[in-house]
Amino acid sequence: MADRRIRYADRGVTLSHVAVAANVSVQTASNALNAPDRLAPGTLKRTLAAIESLGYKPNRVARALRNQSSRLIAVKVEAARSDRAAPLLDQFLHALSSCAADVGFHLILCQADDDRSELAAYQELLQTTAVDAVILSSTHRGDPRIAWLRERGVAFATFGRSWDGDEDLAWVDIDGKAGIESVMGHLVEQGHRRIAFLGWPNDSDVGLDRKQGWLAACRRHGLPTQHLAVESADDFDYGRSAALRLLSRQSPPSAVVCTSDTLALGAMRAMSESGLIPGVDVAVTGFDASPAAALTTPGLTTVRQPLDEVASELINHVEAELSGNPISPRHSLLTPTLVTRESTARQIPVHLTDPPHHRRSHR
Amino acid sequence: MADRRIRYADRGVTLSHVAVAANVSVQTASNALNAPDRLAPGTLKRTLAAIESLGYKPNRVARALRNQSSRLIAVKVEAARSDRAAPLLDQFLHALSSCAADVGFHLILCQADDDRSELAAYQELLQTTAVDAVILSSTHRGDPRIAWLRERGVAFATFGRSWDGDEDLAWVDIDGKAGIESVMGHLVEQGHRRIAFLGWPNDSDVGLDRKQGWLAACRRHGLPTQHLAVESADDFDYGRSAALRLLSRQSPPSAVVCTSDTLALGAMRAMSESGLIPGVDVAVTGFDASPAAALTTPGLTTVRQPLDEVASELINHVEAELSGNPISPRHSLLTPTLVTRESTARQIPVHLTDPPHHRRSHR
DNA sequence: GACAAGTATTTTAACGTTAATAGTTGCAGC
DNA sequence: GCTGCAACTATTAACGTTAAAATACTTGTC
Repeated sequence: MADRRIRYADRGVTLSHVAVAANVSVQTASNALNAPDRLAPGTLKRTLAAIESLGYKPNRVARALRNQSSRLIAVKVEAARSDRAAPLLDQFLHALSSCAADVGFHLILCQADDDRSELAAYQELLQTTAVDAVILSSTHRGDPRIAWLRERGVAFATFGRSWDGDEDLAWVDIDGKAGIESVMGHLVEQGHRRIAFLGWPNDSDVGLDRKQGWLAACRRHGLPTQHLAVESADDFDYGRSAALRLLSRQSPPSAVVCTSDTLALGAMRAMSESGLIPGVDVAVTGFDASPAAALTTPGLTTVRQPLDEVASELINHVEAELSGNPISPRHSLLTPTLVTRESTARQIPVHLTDPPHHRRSHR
Repeated sequence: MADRRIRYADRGVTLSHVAVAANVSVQTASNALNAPDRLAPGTLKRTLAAIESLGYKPNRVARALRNQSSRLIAVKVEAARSDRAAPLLDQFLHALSSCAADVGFHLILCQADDDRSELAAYQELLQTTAVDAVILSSTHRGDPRIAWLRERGVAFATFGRSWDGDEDLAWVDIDGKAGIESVMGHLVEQGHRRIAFLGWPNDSDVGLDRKQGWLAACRRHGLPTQHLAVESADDFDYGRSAALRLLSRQSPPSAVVCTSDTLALGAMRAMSESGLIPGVDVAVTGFDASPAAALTTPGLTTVRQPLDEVASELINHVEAELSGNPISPRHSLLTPTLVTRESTARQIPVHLTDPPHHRRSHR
């Protein structure tokens, strides 16, 4: 019990210790850090030396109480679903945390299963001065969270654009259209002409954005689109069955472009089951550059989001907002990069346009 | 600028507002929440009603300053490596965060690339009362972090056992040996006799623990082990080449048990390249139940760690420690569960013991 | 040598909470 | 009616910091 009361090494060092050591007042010690120009050179030097030798670190909590600002940023963590490929969250959190640390912020996690409970969590954290700002992910049309945070004057930035044309929102997003267009460019270069699109249902704005990339590329290169687009929720099994539908068409595609790695991996499963070898008989591509895409066989061609950049811009936004001089431009659309792997390795001979032949189905 | 000064809805509600509303002193209002038995029934009711109607929430920061306890727990996030399959972190963080919330704690992330900078980060957070406790992951032999936290009397618990026989450490870990043994049981049932082990180098205690499972099962079932164990760092490409070595042996194994999903996925790649179909010609298993294992084709048989349980026990430990009555037993070894998928689907006919034949190598 | 005009430093008060203690009230007992 | 004692409630002080106001100390000027 007794040792439970022991204080952490330098935990007890406060400004008043520094003040005594440097023979100045507490306020002067404080000024040495916060307004050094107010001190006479000699005093400053003496005080800083005391701070240094005592290992003084300002108490975050006291500072937070006094300044009404905790330098903590709330981020939501979602339950990872095992039927989805993309825990970008991992990398994203690391990047965010790292950028935050650079400007003296820390991340505090909050956990919620829907928009409403997410707001309740923010409410609690904000109301109790526990956090200064919020980072939102996966914004959607008519997102109640945005309105809610706005209303309360909370500093926040979103990973995901404003789908309601809110020009003043601080957002960072990935240009999904451009990402898919680069995938399409790569496939066309490999000689593909019938390129299918396996995407999310039309109620997803992110999904539509990516689909625009497919449509635009098809238009530009004069490729067919009819009967080549299918929809599926972002789920491995749904992706698999949607891909089976595509592959059983009269004139099946030679490549399938997918809105996510999850769907692409489902499509690869469908191909295997149809006796087709992904990357040889049919090309497949995903989106997100999840670990699964790199480690599956054949490796999945996909699109990598520049998460470090996203994180850094988000932190810049909230930091600027909190210090009172918001950044312009309010948003940036970052271009993801194509990652080519074996799933699109095979070059299609120019004279070949007929559908791939079905091979023996194993098992 | 002006609207930047607006306060969040109920942010301004403090105990003194409650006190005025209920016509009691501030301290009585505080007691209504912290020591309700001290109030006369009427006063209590009146005060609670005021708290309710004003939407008062105690200010975490003020409370932290007064109580010298922030109810924040530090957790480290590592940079996710794209050549590794297992960002369990994602699920783990969610589980932790959720359990923490149940007892009024929140998680604060800190980010560090080695043990030393990790300690520096804790140092800073502890010293400034920013956190009350720490959750450590991936402990290793002679872990400096454990000694460091001990020394300072910090409350902490570890995901990963005490490898130095420290009986008093509060840890939760996964029984890797048992996990691999259940994999082995499954493979033996399928008729496998020559089962190889693709594991981490011997300097990893976690790796050795899992390897023990293989050795024990081989002994129990009278299976050969000679020339059947190879080592590789936890990396897809290393796993791939180690598996190639195994497969090119004179009498190759009919199954490859791996220490991680990453290695198993590397092994699957190696099999494909050798013209072997995983799950048909050679069985493969992994460990961790990462998303990639579920989504690759064929699906990878693996071992799932009960992360929810791990999280809950860890939080219980630190919570108990902070409130002064540490939990006994100090540690628990949780048994992971086998997840069978197509990579071990094929039953080996009893009379067959000869090595799998090499099929045509595609591409 | 007195006095304005700075500059350097200290004092005061406050952020919101709560443990410890002090104070008030009502009521039984002498 | 006064004392003693519950049973409540209020006051004080402190957690560590910092903005603002107050004070002390320089320096320069005539």
